[in-house]
Amino acid sequence: MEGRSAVSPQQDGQVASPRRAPSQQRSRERVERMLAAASVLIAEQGSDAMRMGEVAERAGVSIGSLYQFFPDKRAIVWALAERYTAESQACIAAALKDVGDAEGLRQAFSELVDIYYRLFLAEPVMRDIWSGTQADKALRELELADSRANAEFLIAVLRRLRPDADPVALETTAFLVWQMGEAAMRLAISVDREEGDRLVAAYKRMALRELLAE
Amino acid sequence: MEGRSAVSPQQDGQVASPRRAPSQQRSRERVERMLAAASVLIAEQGSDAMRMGEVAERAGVSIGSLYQFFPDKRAIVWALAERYTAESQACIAAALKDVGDAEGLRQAFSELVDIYYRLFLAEPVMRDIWSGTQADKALRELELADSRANAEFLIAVLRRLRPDADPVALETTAFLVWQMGEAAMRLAISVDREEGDRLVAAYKRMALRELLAE
DNA sequence: TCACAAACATGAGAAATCCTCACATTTGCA
DNA sequence: TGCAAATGTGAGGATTTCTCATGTTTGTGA
Repeated sequence: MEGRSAVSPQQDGQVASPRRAPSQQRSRERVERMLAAASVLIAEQGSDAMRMGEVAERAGVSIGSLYQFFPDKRAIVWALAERYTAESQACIAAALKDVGDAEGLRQAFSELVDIYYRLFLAEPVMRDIWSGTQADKALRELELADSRANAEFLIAVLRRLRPDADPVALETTAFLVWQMGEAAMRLAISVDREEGDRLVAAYKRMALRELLAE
Repeated sequence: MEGRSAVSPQQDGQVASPRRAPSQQRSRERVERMLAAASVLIAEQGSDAMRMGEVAERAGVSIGSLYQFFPDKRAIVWALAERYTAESQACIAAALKDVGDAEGLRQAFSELVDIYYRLFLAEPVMRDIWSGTQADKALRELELADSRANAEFLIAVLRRLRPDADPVALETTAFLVWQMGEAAMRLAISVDREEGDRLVAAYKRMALRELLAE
């Protein structure tokens, strides 16, 4: 999980200018310090507000050194994200490795979700990196308000169809179903059309099962 | 849906400097042109690459006029997003208004999802605004790859538990369940803790039902 | 041990972009 | 018609990312 090669994500098909991978002990330590500094700053103010100069200063290196190992600002965020995903993947693989029956899956999955949830709650950096809808708070709030409003329409229907159900549970279900729908759409449009169609169909089935037959 | 007040989202508790709402016919038309120009540019290159100078030029106004009605760059994106949500909310309300029974819900919901899906596919601006995980392509790809890798572990388990199920369906289910989990987490951490816990629990139930008893 | 190439370090400043502001023009109204 | 409010303008201030010419350190082969 350590010592992976120099970071160089790309964007828009533009290949980021190549950067050197640290080969000496000294520079490897410095790169660690840079990432640690970035991590602190992201936790404090978000990756958008993180300034390259501040990262360099906090890491005790010059701005030039920063750019020696990271082609641009996003590369730093990307490097941190990559570590998190690598760590969590290992964790997930371990948890699911020895599942043998349905009950085992139920337990393993449940624990996994709890771990992920706690991780998200505890790690501001993860929260920032995967925060969806940009780091833009105004947009995120608009999206949330929209989801709630839309869920409200669903709740009204559900209350009519199942007047004896727990209102709070209905609300939770409707909100979740709606938000997941948006996630499913986003996923569907970022894969090829055929798989996208399958995913949307699967979501529909899943959501309706939940809405109708709780 | 037209003629709403001047746009001023805020960020980080910082109140964006107030901007005038267009009160004359002339300026209302100009604001429309600004939004139209922004829309074109976002569709072409994404909101991140959109330049304020370009928006002004394309709208045939000066950069100063742009800032007369929008406090900053994000406000333009926000204004477009707000229109989309208002439109889709009206559409959703209409579709769910007269649902009377389970079959009606099934139909209405199914149609709604189709409409949304087509909208996402057809509207690059919507895609860009709600693209999740920032406009950063590298991050989005990392997230996708991560989700696929994680789904793979789930698929392995499912194949063992249900060897006679359709492999493609299993893959779709696992991928979707995983991606929705991340969506559920993001949602859970952006509401208060109590509701977050409920949402995570509901997701767990939903996912397990899907994974175990398809 | 020494010389030398490759790796590493530095920070002034080039380039790009957002946004402001002082001033000019137009509009609506008494 | 005259005036205040609304609107329009664009040069340039402020900020930030990233480059590059130059200097320093490290490892290595003779």
